[in-house]
Amino acid sequence: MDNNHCSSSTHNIKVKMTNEKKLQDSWSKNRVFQANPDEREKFFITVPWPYTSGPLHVGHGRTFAIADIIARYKRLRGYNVLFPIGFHESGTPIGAISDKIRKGERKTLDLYRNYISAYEEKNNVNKILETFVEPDKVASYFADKIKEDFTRMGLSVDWRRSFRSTDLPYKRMVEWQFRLLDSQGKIKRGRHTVLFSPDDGNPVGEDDIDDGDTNKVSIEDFVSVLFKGEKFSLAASSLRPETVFGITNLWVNEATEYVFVDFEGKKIAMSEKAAGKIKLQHPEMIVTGKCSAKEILSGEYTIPITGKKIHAYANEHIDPDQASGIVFSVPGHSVRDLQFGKIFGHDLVPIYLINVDGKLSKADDALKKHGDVEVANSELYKEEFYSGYMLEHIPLIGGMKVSDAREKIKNMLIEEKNAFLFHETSRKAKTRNGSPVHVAVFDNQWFIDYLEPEWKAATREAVNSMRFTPDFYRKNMLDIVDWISVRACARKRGLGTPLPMDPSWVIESLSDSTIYPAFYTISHIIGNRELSDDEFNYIFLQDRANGIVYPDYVESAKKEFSYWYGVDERITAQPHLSNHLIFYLMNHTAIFRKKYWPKGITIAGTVISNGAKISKSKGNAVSLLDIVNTHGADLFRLYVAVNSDPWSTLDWNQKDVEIISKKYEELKELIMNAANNAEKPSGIHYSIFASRFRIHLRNFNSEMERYSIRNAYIEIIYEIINDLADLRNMGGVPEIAVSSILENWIPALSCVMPHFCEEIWKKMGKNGFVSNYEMNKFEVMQEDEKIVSSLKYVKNIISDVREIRKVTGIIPNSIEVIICGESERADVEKILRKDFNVGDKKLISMVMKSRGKIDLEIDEKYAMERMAKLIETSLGMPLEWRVYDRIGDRKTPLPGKPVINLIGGVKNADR
RNA sequence: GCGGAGGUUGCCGAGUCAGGUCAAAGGCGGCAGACUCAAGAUCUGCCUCUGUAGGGAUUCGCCGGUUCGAAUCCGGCCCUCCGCACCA
Repeated sequence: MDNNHCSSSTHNIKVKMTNEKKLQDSWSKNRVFQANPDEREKFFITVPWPYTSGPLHVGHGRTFAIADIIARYKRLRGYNVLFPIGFHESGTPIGAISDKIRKGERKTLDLYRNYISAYEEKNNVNKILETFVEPDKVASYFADKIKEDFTRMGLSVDWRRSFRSTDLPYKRMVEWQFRLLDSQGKIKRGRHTVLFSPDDGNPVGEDDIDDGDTNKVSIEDFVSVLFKGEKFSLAASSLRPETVFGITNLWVNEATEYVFVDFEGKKIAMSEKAAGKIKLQHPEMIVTGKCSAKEILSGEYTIPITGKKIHAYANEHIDPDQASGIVFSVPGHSVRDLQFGKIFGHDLVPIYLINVDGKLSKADDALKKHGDVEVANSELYKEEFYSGYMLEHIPLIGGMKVSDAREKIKNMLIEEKNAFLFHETSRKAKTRNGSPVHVAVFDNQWFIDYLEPEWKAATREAVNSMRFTPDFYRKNMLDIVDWISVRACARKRGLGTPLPMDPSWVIESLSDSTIYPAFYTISHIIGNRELSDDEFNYIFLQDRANGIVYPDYVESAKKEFSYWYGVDERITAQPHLSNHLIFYLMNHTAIFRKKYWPKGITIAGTVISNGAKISKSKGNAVSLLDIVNTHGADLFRLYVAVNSDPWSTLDWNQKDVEIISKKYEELKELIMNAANNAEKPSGIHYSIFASRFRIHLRNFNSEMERYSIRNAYIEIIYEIINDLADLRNMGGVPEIAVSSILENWIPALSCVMPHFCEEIWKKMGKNGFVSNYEMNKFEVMQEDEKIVSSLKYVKNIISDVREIRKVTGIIPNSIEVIICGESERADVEKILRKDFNVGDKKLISMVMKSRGKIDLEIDEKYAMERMAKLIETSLGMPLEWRVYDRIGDRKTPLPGKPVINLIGGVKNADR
């Protein structure tokens, strides 16, 4: 499996790979992570449940590893920690996968055969694949496998509480939730546009669209304006209806098939393709006959509102497959139209309508400025939209902001039946099986109306009172609260819970997963029972219906809920901010009492692979299973912990894997040897090491409280390894030093490398599991700070000696250190207080000059008495030190800045 | 455009909230030395420039300001990345 750390060293004793599976079994057998209410303070941590359409990748692994490291840390600090995981099966993608497998689609079959092969014996693969024609089988297969993967990662999860979003007891809760929201007046119906596949007869999502994940498709609202001719009208489309006052002509593509369509009893012309699409938005618009481009080109047309008469010109660049396939031309404000005029030899006189920053905005100028037609066009569009004003003389909209003018003209034209909306995709899109994607309009779409001001106010209150890591996301979230409007909450297909108000709809998959963490608190108690609304009201809202005696399981569910709820920390990825997390927060504030509102959110950064963004289409997704198989869970977790803080980008790459893997092997070997060591440490270097360790441990704790996992583990791993290097230079033996700190070190390390630490814990003869060990309250001793600052002082002397040696080229026989005496010290203090009444006047200028270097805190005598030997060992030469004598010494030491003399020796000829 | 984050010494990446102890952690990489027949691994030192005594000069996107003192505070500018929806 793995040969990359086996080959790394030849003489090093190879530490055998920890049998992680064995330890996981033992945790599970002993119910180490099953959490039940008790007298301790609780800590409830969650991660959004994984979607069960396939195996997990490194990104999931990271988020869950972060959550687990925090969960384990909190246990260490004495909290009763609940970390549950369920599975999300709602939504359309799983069904789509089954469809494709049923249809025998090659790509999907290969992909899923591949996925299954990672878990199964060769001859079982096809058998399992065949069952995937049932969506439920896909979901349950991957739910099981994901659970296995998580277990293999060493996650400290209470699996008793796991459930799936398609389980009946949970669906009952979703129904309860929606009836409750409905009774609060938050559920509405209305008009809604969706991306739609006419071939499949279904709305399509990002996952259904070819390249949908990398090249997003959005919906643009064209306005198709009717230009009245003698026999019929033309529907000419634009995103900029406010420019009707600047129209000079119409563009028509001669090579295109045009048709007549009936609109409100009027005969209107549009491209044949357009007629096909508009049916999805206006089913009443029926094709009534063919129409030739020639016919269109021969007519004269009237611009609505202005009444001006214009002509249509031929232009083969007009795309018949965009909106109505006829375009109105505004050469004053469209660089494209301006160019077309030149190309086709029409002398179009631009009419200017818009000021930007008090200056007339002209397509001509934009073209000169940007050079490229397309760039100039889109720059002009943005500029005019965001900072443009209509010129004062224009009727109806004179002086208005362009964005407001656009709304006004659009609404007016539509009201007067002189235009209709033509929704179009932002780019040409196909589904993954090649059917076209168009825009359809649903008239009776169900919504959750998030606009209600009191609801938003409550959510703002929640956001302000909770913890965000990193904190800047709080502001981000407040903006999202302002921005959220209505959310389509049901769809016509996919797995999930039927909408209780109208079971022909299925509740949309993000909307069914907003308050589900509450269900973790009771799922193991209620089992397969389907609770009534009444019982949910009692458990979650403490709302007792008159005279009802609830069964025991309801009573104990209520107790569990009130002990555990409020989610203390939710770890999730950044893209969830404006969808899942806002619904999560809003639904909690709508349903629960304040004390049960969420208390913390940590936003995990993106995971990239070898410096590149991970995407399905690039095929650079790394499977979590592969990683754990190859490197083991502990190494993966260490990588996650040490390579970046939770909220920054994590790059998963081979080079860093190797570096960390090497460090990890060294660390394991060191600890193994230390665990076997029987020798007691004695000597100053060991007490220095112990003092430094206590300080590292204190810093570790304070970093972990902030979830700065990276800093915490640099402090508790790398810093200690560096300390050991110092220790060795001072003549100490690392194993002996380490053996004295294992009792506290192993628990701290166990959050990231639980398997190895659990094994060592046992080897150390400890009872119980390090995984639920409660770390002693320990304190950094006063002495520790003193020792560490002394060490810093001594190290400064060492580097000063080196520097003098380097600069002078002298290689001395010995070193003399003269430290500041009590009376000079008192004088220095006086001088620093601006009291210049001191005996030695030359001290004044010295002190003022090197103010920054003076350290009044350090006890130099203490340091030299204990650590002078260390200087000798490090420099490899004898040292003498004494206190300054005013009569005999030429140079004067300052506090924290001793005089160093190199004694004897020769000048290095090389210099 | 709106909103958010960021630009640090060869590279990655801390430090910026709480200004001095910051020529600036750590890692990678490079150079030199120790060990070794050799290579690798490991260890030690060095890696802005400069200096025959621990010093000096110039650096933290650019320009200006506040301050005895700015990578850190304030103002302006340039550049990069992310989100802007009904998709899990």
